[in-house]
Amino acid sequence: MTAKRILIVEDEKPIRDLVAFGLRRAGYEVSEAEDCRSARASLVDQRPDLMLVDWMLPDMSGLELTRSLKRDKETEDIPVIMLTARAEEQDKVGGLEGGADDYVTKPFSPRELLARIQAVMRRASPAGGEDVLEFEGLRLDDSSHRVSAGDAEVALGPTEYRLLHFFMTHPERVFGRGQLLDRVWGGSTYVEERTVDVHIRRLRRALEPFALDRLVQTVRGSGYRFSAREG
Amino acid sequence: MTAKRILIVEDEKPIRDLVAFGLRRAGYEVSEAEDCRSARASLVDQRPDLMLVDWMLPDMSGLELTRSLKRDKETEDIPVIMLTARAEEQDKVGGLEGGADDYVTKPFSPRELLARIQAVMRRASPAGGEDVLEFEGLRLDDSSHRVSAGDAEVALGPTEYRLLHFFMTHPERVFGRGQLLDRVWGGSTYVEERTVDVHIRRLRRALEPFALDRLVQTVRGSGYRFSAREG
DNA sequence: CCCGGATGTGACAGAACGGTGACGGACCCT
DNA sequence: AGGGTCCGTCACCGTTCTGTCACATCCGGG
Repeated sequence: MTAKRILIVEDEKPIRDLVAFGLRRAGYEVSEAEDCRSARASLVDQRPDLMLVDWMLPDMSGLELTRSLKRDKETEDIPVIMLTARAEEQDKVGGLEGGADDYVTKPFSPRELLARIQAVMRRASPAGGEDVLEFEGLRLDDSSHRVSAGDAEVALGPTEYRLLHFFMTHPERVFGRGQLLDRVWGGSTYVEERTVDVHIRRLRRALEPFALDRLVQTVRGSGYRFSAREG
Repeated sequence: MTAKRILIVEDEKPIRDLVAFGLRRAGYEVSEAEDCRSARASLVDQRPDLMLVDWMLPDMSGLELTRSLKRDKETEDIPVIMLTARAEEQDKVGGLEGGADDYVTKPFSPRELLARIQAVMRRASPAGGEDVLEFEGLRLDDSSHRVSAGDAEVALGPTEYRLLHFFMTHPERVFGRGQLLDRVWGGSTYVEERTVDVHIRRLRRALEPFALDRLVQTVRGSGYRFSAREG
């Protein structure tokens, strides 16, 4: 596997340099941006595997940047770690709610940062590299974000897509609603667990025309399972 | 779902009280310990779903407690959140490396603490690879939550599943009804002991079609045993 | 062989659980 | 602003599960 790419978005040069230095030494490929505009530019040609985003930026708050990234299909699954100087929980929780995968409070040590980065990356890439997943005639092409059954297109909302993607990369295994929230919605969301049911329902409905809703199975008292075998 | 149990290990009473109060108000069932020794005692009878462990404790550092918990099979998957005084990040990373699932820096707000707790609980038990139990042609795959005999699926209710799982991990041993209630139903439930009989019956009935009900044996006057040998 | 306590078993009512449609709000595109 | 999409929550409902009871049955001791 090639070196992981990390994009740092931070306006204060000393900090940026320090972090970049530490990360390069740890074997990452690092690019830098000092505001949101140039960050977006960098995103186009070098799709980073992870982003470090400062809270305070000259043109736009890092929180907003993160939010907009998480809204875009193209960038939504780039993990983001927020860097914040403010210690108030208000900001912390806000950062998490904004879609950041984690946050680190300044001042931080390189060691802590590295630990966070590794943790977030691990969480973000559960299975290896296949771009096209296939299962019982159901095809999911991750590069084009398309799902098809036979030769018909399956229309899915963003959440249903992520849910199906997660299931297809983790078949034959039961996941509790909480685990699904953690791994499909993202570790830092808090929504009702029953919300999962609703999205399961939506996914099933989308698969119904192809009689593939049977793949999404309920395990009463435990959660859901994606499997070809009936059960 | 029954209320989640949280064990607080913290020597400073004011803080402990405050946290306990907040958590109870949030609907958790809270027990408290002021040092590692009594924490261990509490672990025995009330298996908590999550622990909050202070960094500095009178008898032993919270880090060590966490480490030792994570080394023990019996307790390794109880999530731990460390509480640390506004200290060096060195400690933070140490806390994570020691096996803690997260940490919160004092002073912290109830909101932050709750957010962390929920996140950690959701993440709990992402356990790794295969864990398949096999016994006399009876297979129980815990990760997919399936039970099969030969190539046929065995249909079990949640409680029967847990019961069988417990038996298969503790074969050749007699358990009294009380012990089974403790370990299968969970320490803090109150039900009649005869309830066990009924579920034993249900489990046996499910295994009957495969002539495997013989594995669930009655030991008159003592309880039940899961064993291949007759008698 | 009979008795008494222990266990097996079917039935049942209430609780728990999951399925589902609807709704209002946030956001996006025009 | 208007229409559309998606999302999270809720309320309601049928189904499944659970704990308990009552009665049948079994077993060992006297």
